Amino acid sequence: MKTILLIEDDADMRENTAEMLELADYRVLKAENGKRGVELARKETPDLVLCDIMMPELDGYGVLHMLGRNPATAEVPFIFLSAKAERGDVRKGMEMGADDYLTKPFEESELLNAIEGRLKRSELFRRGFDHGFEGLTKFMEQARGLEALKNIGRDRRTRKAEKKETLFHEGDELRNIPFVVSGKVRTFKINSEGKEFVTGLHGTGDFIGYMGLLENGHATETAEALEECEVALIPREDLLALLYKDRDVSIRFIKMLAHDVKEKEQHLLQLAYASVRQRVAQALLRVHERYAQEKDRDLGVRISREDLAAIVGTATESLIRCLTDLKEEGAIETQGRDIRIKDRNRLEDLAST
Amino acid sequence: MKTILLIEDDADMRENTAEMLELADYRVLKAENGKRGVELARKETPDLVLCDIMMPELDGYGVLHMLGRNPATAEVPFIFLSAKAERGDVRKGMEMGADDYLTKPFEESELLNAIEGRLKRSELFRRGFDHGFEGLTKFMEQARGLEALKNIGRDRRTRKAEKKETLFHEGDELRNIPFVVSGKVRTFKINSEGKEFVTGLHGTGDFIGYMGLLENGHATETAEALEECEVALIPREDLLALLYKDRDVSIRFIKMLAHDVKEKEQHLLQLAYASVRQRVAQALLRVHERYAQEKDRDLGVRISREDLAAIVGTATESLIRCLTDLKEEGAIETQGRDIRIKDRNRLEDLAST
DNA sequence: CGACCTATTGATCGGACTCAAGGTTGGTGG
DNA sequence: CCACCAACCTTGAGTCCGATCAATAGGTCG
Repeated sequence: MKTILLIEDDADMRENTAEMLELADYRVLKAENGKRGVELARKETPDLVLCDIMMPELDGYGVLHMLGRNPATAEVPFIFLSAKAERGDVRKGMEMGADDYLTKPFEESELLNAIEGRLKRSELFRRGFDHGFEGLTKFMEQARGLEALKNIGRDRRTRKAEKKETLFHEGDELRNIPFVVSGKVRTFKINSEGKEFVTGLHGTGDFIGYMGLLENGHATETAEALEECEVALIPREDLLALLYKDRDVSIRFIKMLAHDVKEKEQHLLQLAYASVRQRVAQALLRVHERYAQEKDRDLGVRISREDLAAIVGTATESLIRCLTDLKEEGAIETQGRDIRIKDRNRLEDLAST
Repeated sequence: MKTILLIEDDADMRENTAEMLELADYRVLKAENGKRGVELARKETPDLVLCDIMMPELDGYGVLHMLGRNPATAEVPFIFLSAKAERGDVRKGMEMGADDYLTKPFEESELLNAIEGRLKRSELFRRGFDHGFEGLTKFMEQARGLEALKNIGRDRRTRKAEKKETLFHEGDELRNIPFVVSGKVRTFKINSEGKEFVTGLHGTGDFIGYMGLLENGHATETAEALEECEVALIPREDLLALLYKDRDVSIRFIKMLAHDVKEKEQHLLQLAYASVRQRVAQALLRVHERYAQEKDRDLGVRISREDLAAIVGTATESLIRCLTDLKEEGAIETQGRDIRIKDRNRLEDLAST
């Protein structure tokens, strides 16, 4: 059961509203002024806060400010209740970070709609945060319920891409963002001598190249299908509109990007000082993490030696020598192009050294 | 002069409002329905759109949707005008990405306040985007006018840090985010063999370590003063609240992070395949970019060879040998610990090869 | 089944790391 | 103010990792 904190100084109003909420099967915490409200919020961490603006002791803005300063309560949805006369103040409240407002007197349906909408959104938001970086669309899928996302899912044009086909080149203007429906895609950069370095591996449910989209609309890397793929092309305006207009999506994005930066930094450290052997171990783990079949996880991954070398950032021959060593040590097994991890611990040891 | 697009089907209302705006010295484009409004918006790209909800041909939501799909108009502030009876609809509008709403009838002051607030914000937003990544606070400074930021500027506790003093270690919980008031700071990671790799150089006006803050509240790197510094400690709640609650700040952040990811990818490519010589050239340029005195730009930068080596990601001795070569070739000059660039072009050539 | 691509192994070479030793610089305390 | 110490810079020699070139074996696809 969801808990709602109701902060309202007028006793009638408070009891009335509380009753409506309880009938709708919410647990209601009642506070008669802002100070008490903040105390309750800190102690109980409600799922949502309804708060009057004009109050003795500590007014609605004060409450919002206090809750915003504490990480535990900062993300709790906050809805203002305001009398008609305070219309100008509501705007101030929204600017301070309230999520919504209701003008008194309000209908029961109006109240419940606002609450439900916010709770749904907030839950989505929180759940999304637990997942890792790469599956933006796992989030997107969950979000399907959101009005804002409906349009993106609809009228998708999908197309096939053959193995080795290039989806876009570095420097291309990205009018559409590819979204991988099935298959595997790698993104890479090419240095002035023509050597490739793989910057990302993507699978079902990933968007590709949005980084460049955010930078200046041009791709910062080249994307190529590793096998036959099905991709949907999402008009960039749709993605941008979603990102710009929806706060929850923005914040989710920030976390994802921050995570990505952190990973890249880790990678830099590795590349700077680790031997090819260590980097190979690391790369094997990463590739398996990303592409291993879920059902039969150690069944192996099929990847060309050249591609793997580009992930590690070394010459193909060096990579192969290293694989041979690992094979002899019993850490991995190969069958033609497939590579299977036999001793994960061993690889992890190597990678972290 | 700012241009405002007013979309309103009621002729009286339209003329009245337009008059108010013209008196306040705005240029006003008038449209009598949504379809005409979208056309005008595309042709003229106004600075702000005022739009009624209920209209023939294409209603307010439609207009918002159409404008949102076009990059040129997506970022134009959008304010709904709604009759009282449409109160429920307003919420829908805000969810679709409108920036504000006004309930008819409105006061002149109410209208002008809403418009001015939005314009100011939007300009700030756009200006901020042109700058590079590192000076988050250049943005912050410009933003000083924003209500939301007032509190961050105020009651700063600042403290001195001595040369070589550690501001925080990798893994520390970051309760306060250091903000560099004066001096230079480097951030670095340490690998398992104790070698350091510099991930960032920071100077006046930079926040440090916010990446970790976004990830899980723990620092992902170590920060150390390169010289005597003055730092302000910003409570992380303040920064997070700002980030979470203010859409413009969120989006700005996204762009910054995307830029950072791009740079790190570039760096990875370099590190993977470029020789020490090339990387040294690159690092010299970067360090000068970041720390050279503005007044006398080629006066040189003072940095220990060890630190520079950690930036390049090589051994101190290798770095020194490389510096010696560059000196002999006339690309740089050294005086004790200072390094001065003599031939920038030459270095750039080297770096890009 | 044959042409072509990819994987593997060998031999060689060079760049960069390590260890070692001597020269400079800068700061501190008498 | 000067001497001395410690930290830092610089150079040399030796070694090793990994890149390159070359040649062969193994798979794959038309």
